[in-house]
Amino acid sequence: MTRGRAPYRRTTEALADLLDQSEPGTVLPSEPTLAKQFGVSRATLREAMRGFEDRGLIERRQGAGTFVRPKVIDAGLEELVSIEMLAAQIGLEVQMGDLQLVRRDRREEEPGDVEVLEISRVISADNKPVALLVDVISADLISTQEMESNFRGSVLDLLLERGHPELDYSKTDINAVAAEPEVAGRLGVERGDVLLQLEARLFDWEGRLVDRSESYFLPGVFRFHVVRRVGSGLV
Amino acid sequence: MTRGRAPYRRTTEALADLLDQSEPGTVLPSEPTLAKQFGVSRATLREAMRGFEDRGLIERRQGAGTFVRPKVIDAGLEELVSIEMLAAQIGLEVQMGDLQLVRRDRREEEPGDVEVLEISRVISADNKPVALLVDVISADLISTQEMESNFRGSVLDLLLERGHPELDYSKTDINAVAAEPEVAGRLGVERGDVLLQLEARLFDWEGRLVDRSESYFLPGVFRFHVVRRVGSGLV
DNA sequence: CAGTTTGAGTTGTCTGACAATTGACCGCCA
DNA sequence: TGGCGGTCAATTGTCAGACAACTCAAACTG
Repeated sequence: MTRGRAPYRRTTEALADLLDQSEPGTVLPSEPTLAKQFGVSRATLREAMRGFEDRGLIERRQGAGTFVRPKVIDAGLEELVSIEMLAAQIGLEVQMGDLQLVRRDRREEEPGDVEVLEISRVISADNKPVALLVDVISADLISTQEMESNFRGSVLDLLLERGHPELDYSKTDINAVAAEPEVAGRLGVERGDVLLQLEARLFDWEGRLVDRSESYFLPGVFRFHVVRRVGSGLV
Repeated sequence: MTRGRAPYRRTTEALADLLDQSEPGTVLPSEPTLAKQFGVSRATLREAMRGFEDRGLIERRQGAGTFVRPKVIDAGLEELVSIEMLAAQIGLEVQMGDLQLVRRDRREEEPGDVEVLEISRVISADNKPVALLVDVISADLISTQEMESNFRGSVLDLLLERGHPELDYSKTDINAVAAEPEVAGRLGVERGDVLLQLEARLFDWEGRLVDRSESYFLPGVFRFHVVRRVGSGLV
């Protein structure tokens, strides 16, 4: 176990690994044992375990032990990852095309102060369009040359890589829409065809709106899902 | 503060209340103070706070204090609540109509052993249909008379109220679909119109499939969203 | 006045302890 | 023999207290 400074972080990672290798239904080593094994105190270990319990990954029974619960959480919508990453996870190869960059004045409900960059492109798999992505981001945040040298299809990945601004979460609205003419044209479908639309607002750690994006997906290629837990009732 | 036995639970609830009343950006009382106020040890308090920190509701800075982060989590998809509850939360009054009960043999991918109950109904707001809900549940789990006396539109609420089986989570797929003839007919829309479809499988604490439901929503009435957090990276 | 030091206050982690609960083991008795 | 109840070690739940690491502002110094 790495002995660097960050006991809680280390512990969650070690626990995640351990659970990854454990069959559902099996019993974990006792807390004192695990704490010693991870090189942290029982208090720190328990903080980490509580998190896993809240997510339904383990079940703890006083007097009996800690049990590994059946696996469920494969990559759902709850973690913020780019479409490209998501595709990679399921072994799908995608290409970016039809990239359009527009620098224009900021509108209502959009990030930034004065000027924004509107980045739109079509994602294809097997040379057939599967998604249209449109990002609007403050022009201060991204230079044209950075776009040219580093952009490989995902604004999210680009921002995450360079680490600034510090991204926190995205609030994503889910809709079903009929394809409007322009969208239909770029995706190669009929006007009025059914599309799944995700409308996301991405915030940084200070709560500032960083990016506003609209994504249109052809039904069937990507499957999005959410794991919904019965009322922890918090907030 | 209630002094019953369940310190951790009590603490999360007290914290949720406290955060509810706190303005974003303000500093919470120190941990020793809060622990005393809630009547629990600092260790227990910290277990609870860690959960709120992981959800991005508070930010803790060593040496400085604990700060209330900007509010975001209004009713998203991550908590499993019935459509009726969701409607009530946003102050929308809905009615159930066009109830159809069918008892038939179980099919592949459906819950139960032999026979299932298929419960379908239309949810309306202002006398206009807004959603079609179809649940399939093992016939063992729900008697016809229980349906007649207790069913008020939500299978989920009915199961939650009686407390058995112990529900845990639901895995919900999200799709955009074109209305098929039967669905279109019951919702009073044209065949081929755009609908948002949620396809949910509800599991109990033992990991058994309890209910399988399909929901069709007219766009615009309900807004579904998800809060997606940047990689905690766990599991 | 600028820069430095000090110190009180806060979160991060650890140690050791005890209470509550579980489940297997063992002896007793019908 | 077979059931029954008590015993007891193991495990999780919670607690109290301590110290380390860090922050920030006030006091101090040149």
